[in-house]
Amino acid sequence: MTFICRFAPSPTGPLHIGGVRTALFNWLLAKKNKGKFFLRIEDTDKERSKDEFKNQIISSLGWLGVKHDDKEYIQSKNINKHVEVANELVKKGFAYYCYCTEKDLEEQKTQAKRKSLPFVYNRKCRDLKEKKDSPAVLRFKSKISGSSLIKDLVQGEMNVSNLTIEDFVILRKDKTPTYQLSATVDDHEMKITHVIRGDDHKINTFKQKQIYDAMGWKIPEFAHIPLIHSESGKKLSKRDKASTIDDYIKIGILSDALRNYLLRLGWAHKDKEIFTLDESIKLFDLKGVGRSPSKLDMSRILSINEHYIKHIDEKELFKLLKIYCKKFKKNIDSSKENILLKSMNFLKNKAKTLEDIFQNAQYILQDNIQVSPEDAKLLDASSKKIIKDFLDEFEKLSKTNKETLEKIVNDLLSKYKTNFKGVGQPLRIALTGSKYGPGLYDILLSLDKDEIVKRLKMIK
RNA sequence: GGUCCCAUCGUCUAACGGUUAGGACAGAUGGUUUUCAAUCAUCUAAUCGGGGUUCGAUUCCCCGUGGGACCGCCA
Repeated sequence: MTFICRFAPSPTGPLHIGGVRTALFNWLLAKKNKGKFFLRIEDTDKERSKDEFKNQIISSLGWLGVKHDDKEYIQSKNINKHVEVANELVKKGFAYYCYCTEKDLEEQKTQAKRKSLPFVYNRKCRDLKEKKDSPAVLRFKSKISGSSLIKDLVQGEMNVSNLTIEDFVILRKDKTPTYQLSATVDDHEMKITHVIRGDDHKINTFKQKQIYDAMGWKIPEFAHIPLIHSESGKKLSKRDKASTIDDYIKIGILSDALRNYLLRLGWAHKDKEIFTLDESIKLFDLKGVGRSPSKLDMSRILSINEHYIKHIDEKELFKLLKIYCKKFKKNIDSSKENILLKSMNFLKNKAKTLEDIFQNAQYILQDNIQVSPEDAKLLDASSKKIIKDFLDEFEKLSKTNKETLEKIVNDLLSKYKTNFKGVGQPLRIALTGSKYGPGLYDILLSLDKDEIVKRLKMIK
């Protein structure tokens, strides 16, 4: 059996992390089964659909490595077909025109509320014999007796009484198709075999199933995955903080790390936490998807990111840093590239994100060291004397390496009868502008000799 | 209000009906260290409540409670 999966977002806002995970799961299932993964842009809401969001969706998924097969499908291009199907449904007696106004519907709703009935359209126009001239929407004639059963790959058997499914609109007053129709027709046309989507779509499945049945089409397999909740415990929305991919890119999260985090959100494989791309394709399955919603946890994202920062190839990491700086900070000067690359091995040890690395590398990137007033206080007379002594010896050095540097420092330790901090701190402040930073020898060995001399001479 | 779904440490989760209920993140403590980190070791911490079924229930069933989703001419 071939697997054809899809992800079908609407370009009405930036794609958030929940959608990204849905896309990832679809993609994984397709890859695992050597099938296809399509991206379909559901832009039938002309008012709210924006090209800008379409591009954001495509680039977000691309960044994560979730690449779709073929060119993306644009739903609005297939509208004629959707309408055609709508007309066929009318012909077959599965759809009818409804002339109720918004006011009517409003009224019906308050009535229903009062009587504790479901807020569904009351099917007032369902059995209207003659056609009127006034504007109408086309509604699907839902079943009103019995119940419907859908076997869901994650939820198990879902059973719903048909009476609770309303006669939903499939064609708007302006004759344009709605989601229920378009999505169903497109899924059928694209020969989608598996639909993984958020469980907020569960009721839609029952509506769509009726269209499939009415048209005599084969219904795909469905898997409704639980939603991702924000810290507040509610369905994640585009308005939540740190909800889009861009939010994570901006703070320097690696795509592998985010992919890994998302994979483990709602899915597990034994005790395994870290999955390479290949492993996730091989190991992913719908059986491992749970049925309860999960919360976003920033500290966990950071922790996984830290893991990837420490484990990927340093050249690769440097490349990512360069891209990151160019986009969000400032271009790394080519004269600094070598020294930065050489320093990745220790810079990365103190970093959870690319932004952290950037911060830790400030002493390399900045030519003029600014000592904060607070740290400047630590540079008292004796500290300055130590710096001066160090400088004298350092300038005499013919060969700069860990041993020769250590000798200077050790001599100072005994001369001033102090501990390492007594020597290390003033030097670190003079060289980096901060009392926090990389190990002293890492700093000393990463900077050019002239630069070190220059910086130390600044301290008077 | 109606319909549906969910419930294991704070969080993500593991556990053929039989485990001292496991792992990871976070947190705490200690060791190491050159500051901040990192690292190593140790610790704290959970089966929502009540009934069944069963020799035995985190697991199956019912009720309650709590949380969530949906109820658009949005998708």
